[in-house]
Formats: sequence, C-alpha cells, structure tokens
Amino acid sequence: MLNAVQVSLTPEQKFQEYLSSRPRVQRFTGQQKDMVRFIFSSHEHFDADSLLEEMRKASLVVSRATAYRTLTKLVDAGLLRRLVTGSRTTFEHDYGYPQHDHLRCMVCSKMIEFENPELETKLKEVALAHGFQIDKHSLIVQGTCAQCKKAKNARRKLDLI
Amino acid sequence: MLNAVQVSLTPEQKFQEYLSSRPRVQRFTGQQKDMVRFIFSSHEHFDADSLLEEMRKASLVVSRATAYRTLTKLVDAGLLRRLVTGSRTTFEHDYGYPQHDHLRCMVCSKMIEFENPELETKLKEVALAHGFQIDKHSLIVQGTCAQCKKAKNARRKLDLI
DNA sequence: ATTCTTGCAAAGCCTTTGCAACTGC
DNA sequence: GCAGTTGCAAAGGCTTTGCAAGAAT
Repeated sequence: MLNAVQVSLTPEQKFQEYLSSRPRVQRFTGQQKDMVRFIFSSHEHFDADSLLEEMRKASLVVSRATAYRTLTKLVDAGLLRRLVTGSRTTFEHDYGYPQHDHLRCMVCSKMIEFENPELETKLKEVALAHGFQIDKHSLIVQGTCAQCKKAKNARRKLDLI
Repeated sequence: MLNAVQVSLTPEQKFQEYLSSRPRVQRFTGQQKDMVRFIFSSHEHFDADSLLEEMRKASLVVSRATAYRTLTKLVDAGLLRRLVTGSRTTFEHDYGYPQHDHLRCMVCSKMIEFENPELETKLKEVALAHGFQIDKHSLIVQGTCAQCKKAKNARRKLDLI
C-alpha cells in the first residue's frame, strides 16, 4: 500500500462539502455515512457486489440500488476512482491517496499499486506532442504476481516427478 | 496512424493457420472470411455493433452471435486486440501493427495512437522491481484532442460576445 | 411541507449460450 | 457423414431507473 497524502478534511467531511455544494443540495443520509465510513476504514479495491457482501457481514445494510447510486456520487465527489478492468467496475480510494497505477495479477486478481513520476512525465510529453489535453489516465499492467509465479513454478516441478 | 510492421502472412492466412492448429481443427467459413477481410481493409477502432452496421452497409451479413464468436477467435489468434474503455469492448488490429497505446478524446471519442518505447521500458522496470511478470498492459489516456480543444475555445470566445 | 433518498422490481445494455438446422471437409 | 458453425431467441451478468413510500431539512 502506498503512503497517504496529507488532507485536511476527513472523507466524510469532504463528501458533505460536495453534497451541499450541488446546484440542488443533496442530503447526507445514514446509509451514505455507513458506506463512506466502511469504505474508508480499509484500503482494499472493491466492486459493488463485494462491498455489499462485506458490509452485510458487518451488519450494515444498504440496498444494491443505493450502493450504486452512492458510489456514483462518491466518484463525482472525488473520493473514489473507477477502474475499468473487465466486466465489473472496481473502485479504489482517490481522496487522500497519491496518483498511481496498477499491476493486476491474472491468477489471484490482486492489485499491486505503484507510483512512478517519470511515467507521468512521459505521458505529459506525449500528450503535448499531440496537442492533447490530459484529463486522467488508466494504466493497468496484467500479468502474474511474484507469489503466483512461484506457486506456478512449484507446480511445474511437481508435474515432472 | 502508425506504420505497419512487416509480416509474412496475410491476416487471412494467419487466421487459417490458427484455426487449423487448434486441438480440434476449426473451419474457416464464408462469414469468417468476410469479417477478416472487412476488418483488415481499414484501420479503424470498432466495437461489435459498429462492425455489424458497417458490414451491413457493405452488403455483408453476419449474425450478431457469429460476430461475437468470430471476434473472440480473432483475438485468440492474435489478429485483434481488445480495448476495454467503458461499457462496450473496442477492438483494434494487433497483427501487423506495432505495440502502442492510446489517447482517447472524451469529446469526439477519437482514438489517437502513439508509440513510446521509453514508456515500455519504464513499465518493465517497475514490474521487475515487484517480481511481476508482465503479460500485457492497457494504457488509455483520456482528455481532449487538439481539434476539440480548439472548438471549445472558439465557443468560449463566442459566449463572451 | 417540500424535496431528496430509498428499496423493489423491472428494464437496459452488452455479451454469451442452448439448440436445431446447416455446412465445410 | 461427422464435427464444427450458424442464427435465433432466450438467458446472463452488471448496472440503471420508474415509482411509491419514507426520511431529512
């Protein structure tokens, strides 16, 4: 996990700020508070389904529809970031977290985060050369993590016996 | 558009080779031939739907199911590459085309391709540092292309009148 | 009171699949 | 003739939405 970035507001406060700054003021409800607290109490990557499941285990109940609606708001508020991997949408912390990219293990689905400023610089150079204005980027490197690679090799050796 | 890479087989030949090398030999049918020819007659990025539409305009008829089934085979055969952008899957040429990444304009949806070997090198370094074995990567930079940026600025000036 | 949020169930969207008819080899 | 392919329509998986009931300000 990467080091947190210094921020002055808690995620809850930041979300409230967002909600009350909308053209039509939105409300900060109990379920939403539960979601924000739950989500920011750990640093996992998650999707709508796993979030609901984990929350249910913690006796926090939110309907599927509300979960999707709130996740959308959290993304708009800059608290979460969407990662488009395959069929499902994965979410991760954005607020209070540095810009980073991902190595994704195709065996165990683990997401390994990394920061690389030189990479960012390269992207800016490329964009500049094309007169392109960057809004954001998504970089996901797929492959096999060290652990799974080791396991695979061990299995291969066994097969030879 | 980037420069093509030298290849010895036509896409059709490459696909035939793939089909006949399967554990259970697969057939190269008329519809599949139509698809391969049509797809490799231009260098556009496309999704299943736009492909069907364009083919229909050219009086080439393939059912939706067959299109999806054949696209999957073409990806497995190394002729096409999948790009996961949002809800729909976008495809692009892989065979005979250099490794590259994309700038995607959020206004006009245009895909601008670019090659950057230093970027690849950086990725390899990062992976090595994590004992991670790279299979492939997907990098899509979202933003506004030069053309749309200009149009936007022009509109802004008009608004001030 | 008014306006936003919730939950349910239904619909939407893209993609996959079961099955009977068909076709390449 | 056998094994793989096609098209249709139906099902699948994830996400969004209409609507009536409920809750926040």
